[in-house]
Amino acid sequence: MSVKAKTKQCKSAIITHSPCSQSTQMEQNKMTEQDLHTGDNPESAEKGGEQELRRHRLAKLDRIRQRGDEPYKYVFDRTHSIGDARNLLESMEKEADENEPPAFPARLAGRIVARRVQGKSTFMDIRDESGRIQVFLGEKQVGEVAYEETKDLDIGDFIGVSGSVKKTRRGEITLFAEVYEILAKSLRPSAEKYHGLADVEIRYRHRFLDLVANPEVMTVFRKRIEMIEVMRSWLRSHGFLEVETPMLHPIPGGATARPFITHHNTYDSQFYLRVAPELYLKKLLVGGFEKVFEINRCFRNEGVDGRHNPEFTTMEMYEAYQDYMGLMDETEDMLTHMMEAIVGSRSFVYQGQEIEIGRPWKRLTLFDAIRQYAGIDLESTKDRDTAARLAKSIGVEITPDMGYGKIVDEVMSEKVQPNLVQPTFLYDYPWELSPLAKRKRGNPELTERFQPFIACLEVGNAFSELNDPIDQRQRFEAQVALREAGDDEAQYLDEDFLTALEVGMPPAAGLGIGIDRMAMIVTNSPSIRDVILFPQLRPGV
RNA sequence: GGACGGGUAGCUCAGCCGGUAGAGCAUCGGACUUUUAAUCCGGUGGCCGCGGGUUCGAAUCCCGCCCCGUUCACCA
Repeated sequence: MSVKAKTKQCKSAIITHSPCSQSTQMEQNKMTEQDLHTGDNPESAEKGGEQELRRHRLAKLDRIRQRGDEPYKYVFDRTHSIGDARNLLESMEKEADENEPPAFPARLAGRIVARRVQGKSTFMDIRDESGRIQVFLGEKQVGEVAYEETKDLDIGDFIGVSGSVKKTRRGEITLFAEVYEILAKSLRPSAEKYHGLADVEIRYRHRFLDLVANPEVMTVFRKRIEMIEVMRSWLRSHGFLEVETPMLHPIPGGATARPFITHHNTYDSQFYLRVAPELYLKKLLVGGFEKVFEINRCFRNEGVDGRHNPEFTTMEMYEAYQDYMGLMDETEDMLTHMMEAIVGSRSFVYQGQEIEIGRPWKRLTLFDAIRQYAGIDLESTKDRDTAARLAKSIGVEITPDMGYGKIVDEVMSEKVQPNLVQPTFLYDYPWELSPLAKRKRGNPELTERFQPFIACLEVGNAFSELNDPIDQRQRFEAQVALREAGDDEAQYLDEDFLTALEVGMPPAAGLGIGIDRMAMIVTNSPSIRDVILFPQLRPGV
């Protein structure tokens, strides 16, 4: 499906019907009629299914205007949403006696999603955000002229209808129309009424078509929105303040990731779209905030697939005087809360896997998990080459440029993560993997870090925040060395952040949660693109 | 970037061991005053993703390219 071609077509169609000529409206309409019947107008003579469907609708638009009606209204005063109207009738039914079937007057509005014409009566289904209702239009009820004019309505149009809400003989809740008016004309054909819109490329590139054709898509996004609300209210009720920090970073920081580069004209400077808000949020702890969080976008210039979108949403929270174990308890509470609130029970299915939201979650050190699931011991093996040999022995591919930390990470992703179906925390990671985490008490080779996993998806990352400015500088320098050795994902040395740590940051724990991945899990969506309204696809085409 | 699958009417899909491009829905015309995937009759609608090649003849076979999906690689 070529978007460009579509645009072109629609432009030429607009030109055909452009009111810029000196002809009167009447003449234009005549021309349109002529187009329809003879097809000999040179500009619109071209056939083509989509063009023709469009011309039919433009002709209807002309007719509506010709009779002095406005096909794009300004307001419509509804008495009820469709959902409210349905609920009201149902509650009236419970109290009504059998001889007097309940009914009440209403003015409803919505998009026409189905039409069944039977000579002098017509049934339509209209839909608003709250639901769908059948509308009955009878020639006797609305009048001959108005009934004739329903022929200028199409699926996709918005209409407003006044009448009486009651059930038909067959028991369908129906708005029996007395008066109707068009509120907005649709010029494009609708998707197939039974199968909906299945082409994922169109669904992702033109989400509005997806939402119109596949109403269940909206429930996915409603769940996402609600999940974020539950998270936000959990955080607020635990004393966290929501803040906003920059998207434009002079130095990308807070995560090992490749950034997007942009440019500011007035400053004539290079900026990076943020890869993580971490360093700014910690600066707030330095400044005296004790519990802060931010729910916002991060941007990473990396591979795109079913679990990675170039821009994605994270929640990051920082809590002074807390450590990673305390934060682990809080994370468990918050995520359990979120999942239960959205799925409505203690268990649910994600892509065929039964997930139990029992508490407490399983907690394993990273090295215990590797021993348990990969059958090798990388903890007592500090030597890089020995670790590489062990990893290879269980079929994990190891390249010469991988250091000890990277090897551990690789074994974890390959051999451990696929087993983490039930909510699980892994904790205590090698220091090489975590340049912003505090060293573990009693074991400087490790950091106090944990990650929650659900349905084999990594949904977060947390640690006791490194607040020793000397250690932090050394970690940054190690990253810079990696960068100079060619690792373009290694982190930068951020002098301003080090200055902040030197001013003094209280002991603190911090957590990041991948909102999109959580949304995938609670909506049983296989792809991240199913939970992002407008996912990034390759432009153009 | 590699492998595999896909791209045919506005939508959902057949056709793919070469021989005039199909169905259902939508749309247009006709019948029809309680349908709800309404029904019945008749019509319109196609650069078969794009570009080359093979062939008397290509939606179909071959090559290249574009886009989408899955997966691996990469990556939190």
